[in-house]
Amino acid sequence: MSSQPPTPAASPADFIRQRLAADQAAGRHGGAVVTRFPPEPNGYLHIGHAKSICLNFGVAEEFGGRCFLRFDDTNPLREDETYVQAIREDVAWLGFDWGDRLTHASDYFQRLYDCAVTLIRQGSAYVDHLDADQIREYRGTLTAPGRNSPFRDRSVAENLALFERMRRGEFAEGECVLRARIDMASGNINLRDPTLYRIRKVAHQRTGETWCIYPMYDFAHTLSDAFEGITHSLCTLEFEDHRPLYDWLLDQLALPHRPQQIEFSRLNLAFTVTSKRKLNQLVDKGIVAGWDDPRMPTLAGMRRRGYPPEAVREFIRRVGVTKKENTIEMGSLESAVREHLNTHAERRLAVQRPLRVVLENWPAGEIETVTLPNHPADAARGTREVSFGRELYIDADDFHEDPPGKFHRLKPGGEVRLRGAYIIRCEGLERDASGQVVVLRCSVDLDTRSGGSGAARKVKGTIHWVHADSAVPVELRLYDRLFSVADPDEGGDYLQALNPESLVVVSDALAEPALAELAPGETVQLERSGYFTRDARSAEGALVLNRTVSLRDSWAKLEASST
RNA sequence: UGGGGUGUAGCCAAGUGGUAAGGCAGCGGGUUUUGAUCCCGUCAUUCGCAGGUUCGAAUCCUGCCACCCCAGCCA
Repeated sequence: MSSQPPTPAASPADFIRQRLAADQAAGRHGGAVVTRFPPEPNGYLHIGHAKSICLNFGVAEEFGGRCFLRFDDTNPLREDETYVQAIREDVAWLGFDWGDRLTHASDYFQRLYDCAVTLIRQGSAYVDHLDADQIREYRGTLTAPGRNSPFRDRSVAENLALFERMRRGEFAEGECVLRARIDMASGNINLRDPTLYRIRKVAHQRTGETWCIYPMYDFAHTLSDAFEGITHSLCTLEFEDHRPLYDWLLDQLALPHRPQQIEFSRLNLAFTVTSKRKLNQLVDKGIVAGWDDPRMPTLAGMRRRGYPPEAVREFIRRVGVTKKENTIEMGSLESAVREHLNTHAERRLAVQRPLRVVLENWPAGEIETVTLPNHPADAARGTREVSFGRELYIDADDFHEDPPGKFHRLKPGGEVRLRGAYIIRCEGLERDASGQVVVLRCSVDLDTRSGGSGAARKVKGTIHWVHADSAVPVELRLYDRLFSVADPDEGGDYLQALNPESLVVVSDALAEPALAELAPGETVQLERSGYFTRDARSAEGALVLNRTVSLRDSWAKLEASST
């Protein structure tokens, strides 16, 4: 081969990857890279989680390391094992494999307890009988230091005995907690004797009644990282000021591994919300049809919408990883989706608002077959056959009685090509009682059949169509952004910012017959319209297509700017 | 009068003292039987602001400004 293969400029590594590379080069952690994605099983994963998943699993792949899928299940009040299954599906859908590294923080409850005892023995933790309100009071404020709890100086023996009694269930919920003994005057509130264990007399989804004391996030998370030999604990910015506590715990307990926490900014998407609480509310209030409603920024929603996982990963790659607050435009996500679908989705024809067309010079009863390519740029995708005859339907948008300038579609006396078939001319029209145009009387130029002798004749526009005899009814669900403003929280109440047109159902569209064979979850491009996925949740026989994303539409832009 | 962070184009983002990558969006043009795709071109005399150091500063120093996070027995 004489020609040089193109070497695409590798995208520069983000600050985390640079740091991993430096650590590896310096032989830190024995050159290992071990990460983890630690969701709490209390909700569905969304686009923000995708960033974390891609980072943690991606970096493990790139550096020859491993990544754990660890469920952070330390609060039995809010968590449920049913979320575990959904989360596993979502991570797998995105294309990542945790192998045998699926763990739960609850796997470590005994070791965690042992570590707590060690802390107590060292005088670094104590049982506090202040109640929640008092603890808050004693904690001080952002600008004023806290005060020591009167129970702070209990003896090691007393603390050991008390903690043992906590474990045995001898205290009521809220009666006491185990706290780290650090510094009530610290400027960092996380260091003002944070709570390590609280009493919860409820069954845990995995450990049942074994425990009635449960570890708090900082304690369980830090130590789980250490237990699993995590080298780099990647988390979002809001945990930045927890890092001193993370390090304090590691300092106190001489564990074989010492992970380091590195923080990055979370992903925010314009025109949407990604807090579990708000997403939950959208579902509970029936504003959307569920967690997997195609308008939801959840992975389940995007999957049902037809977003290819490869496109989501590409989008995440483009967005990068930094410590800067950011709000990514929807267009960036949609661009990645279109890019993937443009090369992977086969083309089909369907008409959204059918307008009847009668070809006056086409013999009644005569039916031809036209052959359409499945992909304009990839002959290997093959072709399909569609019938063609005297009565057709075109999209109402493709006809204009008195069109604005530069309108390339059909108008009275005008010509247009029917995709893959003939050039037709509009000779006349019929109206209903209300004056609405209901039938277009057209003539067809028989020489211009695609592939035929006169096919080269140029006309301004090409439009899509379906044959009246063979078209199949289809329901199209046109999805748009859920909110009508870029920042739904801006005005205080995000529910006021909902986009009333986030879903438009077109129930009387007509499609070429091949669409009836589309498999659930499969995506095609409806030419000149957009990419559509067959809804996977609709009844067996129902032909329901979810619009994944529209095609770019420079005509719409032109039209909008001229008005 | 607390602590921790962040400021490079409309949105992201490289850049680590040698004269502002790339992507998305936009704009102009070409190809096109999808107003799609594709292709070409264009888009920061300037890096939050003001001083300073230096032959040379987005990069170093000083001061200031703006924005974000933290007071759960949530994660």
